[in-house]
Amino acid sequence: MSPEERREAIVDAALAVARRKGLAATTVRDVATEMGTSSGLIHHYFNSMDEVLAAAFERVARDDLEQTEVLLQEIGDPQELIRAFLASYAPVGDDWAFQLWLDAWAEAARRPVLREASSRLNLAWAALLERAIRAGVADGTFHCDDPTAAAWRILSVIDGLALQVVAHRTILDRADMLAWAATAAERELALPPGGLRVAPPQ
Amino acid sequence: MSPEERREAIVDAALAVARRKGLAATTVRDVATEMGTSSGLIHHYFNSMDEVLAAAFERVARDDLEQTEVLLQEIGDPQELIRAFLASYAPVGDDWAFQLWLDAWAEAARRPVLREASSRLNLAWAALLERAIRAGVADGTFHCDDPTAAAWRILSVIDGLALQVVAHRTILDRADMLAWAATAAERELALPPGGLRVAPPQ
DNA sequence: AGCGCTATTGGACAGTTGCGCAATAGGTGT
DNA sequence: ACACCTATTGCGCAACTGTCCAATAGCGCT
Repeated sequence: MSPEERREAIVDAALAVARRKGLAATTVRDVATEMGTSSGLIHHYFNSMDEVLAAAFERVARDDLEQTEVLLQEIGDPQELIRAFLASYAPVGDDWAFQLWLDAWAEAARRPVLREASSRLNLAWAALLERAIRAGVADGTFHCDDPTAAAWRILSVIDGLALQVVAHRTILDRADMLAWAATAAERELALPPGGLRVAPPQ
Repeated sequence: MSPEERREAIVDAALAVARRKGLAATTVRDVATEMGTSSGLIHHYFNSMDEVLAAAFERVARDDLEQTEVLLQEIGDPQELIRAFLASYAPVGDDWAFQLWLDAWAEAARRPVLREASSRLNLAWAALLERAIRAGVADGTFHCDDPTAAAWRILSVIDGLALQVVAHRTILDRADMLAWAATAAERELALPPGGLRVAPPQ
């Protein structure tokens, strides 16, 4: 197994454990057992457990981001682009990726490497949304004084609503979350009500 | 010391430690040392450390809520009321209470007792805000089609922005967070821009 | 075949954790 | 003064943590 493959395998195993027990409760020995190897091997490829967890989180978050970037590149119409962004960012089906974000945000205070990764990726998501907004403002579809602020507000309202759905399960409806996030985005971009309605998941 | 006082004292001590080290890193021995007693005493009043931590979280969240409820009762003007709500909810000064919420949200998925508490308190915060909105709509200060949705959106945008400030430290400015949350609320309630501007913390 | 290098092992280490338990102190009611 | 009861002690237990390291296995090159 090549060094690169081994690192990937470790990250895979760490994610499998984190999915079950949570990022904060994932230990070196858990990961080793999951891989079927010894625990010492992990420290041969990573300097600290903090790095393993950061790499695991980063993999999920970055994959999602890149996937969304590709998706958005194929869309020309700014309005359709924001709609796709909403549908893609909001947790649908499996909440697991969003639970990882929750874990990362909470652990960021205690794990510097994880904080750096989470911070960087969150910033990248905001930047992606901001670019989409600027494109729409440039061609006159949207009206918005401060695209940076608008991007952070839209992102935040989705994060806040999704958080309620994932953490508290029954407190909010999934369909409500999507509809409400769309409404917030419509206001930010001066679109008519319903202009960003996202089809509810079947 | 009566049993009830002792339980309170334990929760107090747990919070003092959690403020320094975080809720997740608070141990039985820490709490005992903080109180100046033995560690065995804690298990005489609580069945498990989990219960201590859940009680500690609940105390902070509930106290904050009740304090805000009292504060808002003394305010008649709806606009001033929302302004006070924003200033009171958003983390100002130390981030400690909000970090507690982050920990609770992340752990909610895996700890039913904590999820119940966090869920109940979050719902109460939303209901408090919704009542304030309805009061403003009734006297014509605000215009808003769906006060429930508006309350959740305002709450969510504050949560989402505060999360960035607390978890990532430098990614967003505190003043930006407050100003942006105020802007979002102004839009939701059809107030003129600047109508909810909150004085930045000195 | 033999050399060298790295992947991998498995356990040691020093620390920590939550929890339980026998012993004791201290106060209350009789 | 005595008995009773609970609050409180302080230590021990077993399990777990991240990290490190000497020993070994095994593959690839000469």
